[in-house]
Amino acid sequence: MGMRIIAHLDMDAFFAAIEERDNPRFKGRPIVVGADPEGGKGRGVVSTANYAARKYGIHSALPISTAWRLSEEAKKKGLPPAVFVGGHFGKYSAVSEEIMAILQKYSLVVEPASVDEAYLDLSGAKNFTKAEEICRKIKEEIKKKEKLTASIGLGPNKLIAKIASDMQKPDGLTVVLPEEAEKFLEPLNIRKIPGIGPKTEILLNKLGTKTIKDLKIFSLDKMKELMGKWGEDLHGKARGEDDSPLVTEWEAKSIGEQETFHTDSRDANFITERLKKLCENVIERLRLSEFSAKGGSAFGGKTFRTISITVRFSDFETKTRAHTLPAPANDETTLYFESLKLLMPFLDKRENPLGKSIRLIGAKLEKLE
DNA sequence: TCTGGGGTCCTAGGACCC
DNA sequence: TCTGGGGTCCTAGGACCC
Repeated sequence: MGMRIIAHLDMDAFFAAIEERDNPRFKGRPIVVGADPEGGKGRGVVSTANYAARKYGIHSALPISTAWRLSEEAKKKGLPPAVFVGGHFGKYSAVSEEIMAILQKYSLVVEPASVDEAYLDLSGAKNFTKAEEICRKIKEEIKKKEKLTASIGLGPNKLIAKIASDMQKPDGLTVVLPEEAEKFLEPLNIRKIPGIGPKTEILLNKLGTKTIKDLKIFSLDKMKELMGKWGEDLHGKARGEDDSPLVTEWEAKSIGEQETFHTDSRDANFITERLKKLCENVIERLRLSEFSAKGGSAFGGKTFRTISITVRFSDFETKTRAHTLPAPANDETTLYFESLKLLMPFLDKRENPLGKSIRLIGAKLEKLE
């Protein structure tokens, strides 16, 4: 394989930007898409905050109750309070599909990495100057057709493209030439590398590692010793190396749903009713997935062989239990029966000797065929 | 501050088989 | 008595991503 030219496109504050676009009265205001704040008592988190809301310290994954407080504090200072929106996820995925369709016109190799991100292989452009020009056109077309902005990173592989797309948000375009890649990474915090999260950051910080340059002092063997297989990958990534291919086709390996209760519960009737509802929804999604799956539908559709449940107690302790069937199944009765069998011990002394109340339950199908 | 919901991938131990 | 080696499947938990 010769030199690759890879772009990573990342929509700016995607959900919040769509809400702002479609609700003229939100124009210019801080917007928070996420759970119902319930006047500061809500249990969920922020899904997306637009840039105006970020000025108040509101960001993705922040507890919605904290976001509410930050908005109230801003209000006291005479600033506009945030608009809290529940989210219209059907609409967001429809917009996502339109954007993916635009990208397909510029490259045959597109990997939709999430609802608001995609990788494109632009190697066909032959050089970075021409690839950069294509990226400008993509940004313009998205702006014109969707009234939304995107940030793009262009680099010799997915790793560099992804990190570059984040450098000049919003509405950015960042190009990193292959010969610049290693120097581009060096001053960056290790957290910029996808896959290094809070835990790995703490581990590496303890070893005196803050920047990607620092990371390079560890040999391949040392990285392996510290972090196993992932460490070996990371050794290459710190040097800007990444030969992972774009994945254009994708099939779900699991389908699951979980629910955090409005208030924690010990009520077996209530909890089993909610489990039933989760099972219904999950089976419905299994059925729907047949239409999109390539290998599916013609002969009888999708099946599952493993059922797993999740229980989270009020103290956030989280347990999972799984059961694999001797033969594949596809029906709600089997799912509900088996998941109930897995759940029951959590409703009595067997798996809940302290009688803790339950915060969340989930049901999931695995080993899909 | 008090922690959603949808996923993926990895690890480690035990069972089981040849 | 002193205990192989490899492979696969299953389960539970954890880190991480958007």
